[in-house]
Amino acid sequence: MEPTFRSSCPISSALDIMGDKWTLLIIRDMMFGGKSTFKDFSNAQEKIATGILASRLKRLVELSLISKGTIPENKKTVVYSLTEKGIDLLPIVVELILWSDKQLRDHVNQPMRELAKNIRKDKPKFIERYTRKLLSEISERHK
Amino acid sequence: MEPTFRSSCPISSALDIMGDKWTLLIIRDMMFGGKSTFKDFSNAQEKIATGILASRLKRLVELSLISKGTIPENKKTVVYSLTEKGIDLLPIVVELILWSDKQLRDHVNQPMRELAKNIRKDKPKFIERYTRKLLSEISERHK
DNA sequence: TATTTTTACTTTCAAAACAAAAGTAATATT
DNA sequence: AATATTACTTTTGTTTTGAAAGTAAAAATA
Repeated sequence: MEPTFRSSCPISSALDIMGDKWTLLIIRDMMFGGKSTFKDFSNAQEKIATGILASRLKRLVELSLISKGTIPENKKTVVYSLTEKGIDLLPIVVELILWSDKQLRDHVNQPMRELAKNIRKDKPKFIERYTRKLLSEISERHK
Repeated sequence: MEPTFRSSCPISSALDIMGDKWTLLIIRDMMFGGKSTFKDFSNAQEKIATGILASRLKRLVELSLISKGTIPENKKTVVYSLTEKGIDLLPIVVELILWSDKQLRDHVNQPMRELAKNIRKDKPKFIERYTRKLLSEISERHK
């Protein structure tokens, strides 16, 4: 599934996909919070409504930014995981963190400020390592 | 003016500010399109409605991501320009470009693909140079 | 100088998206 | 067997959006 792109500008197209208040928060929770189930996401501190959560998860799956699966030991639990396309969002998320850390610093919580500080020590290295970590997590699952 | 932040997470807070389909497009047009007037923005290829444009410009000014001014030779024309806080969005915009160039490549227009290629040659250098360029443009204006 | 055009909006209104709450069906736990 | 949990869907009211038309002041043109 493709969204209807407003134009062929890459910025505009990226926003057609992630230009809302919730999509990247779900990605955040998968990247940094180890979250993977509907319940996990619905417990996020920002209190996403279940209807919106369901629609976003569906869309993310359709866009192949995440995939939907099950676990062998439990038939009820649905697990979502990042795809490579989703993991590739890491640099964007990182820049959002850095911008907020710099421009809204008084408002950002301390653990996240620490993370930002860490990222700044060597940004390319951080991205590379963390990407590898996320990729290894999904390749684990396919064994 | 501050938006009402949903949490103290920097990602969430960044999205409280720029998590919509239009805000970063206005920034884009200022950064890469040399646009500065209401009419300029309203001519964008994505066809923003004037009501939404007006509300976004107002919000961006309140948030100090852009500033509102006039020019000496004309009393009617209102010119908007990026502030440092707004210029600092460049790395985010750059990562949006790179993500789309990689993940939506068939859809992205050629000039933008060229830009992406260029950025990739040396990303930190590009950001540094382009930031300096944008900063010099605004310091020009204050002479 | 009078008229037209332009600029920067505001207003209106229907449609779409969102938020909060409650409901449901299948599965899992006690 | 009864209860609880998970992953949603549905409903309903509110907010936001999008398209279009309208307005006031300034500027360009006749």
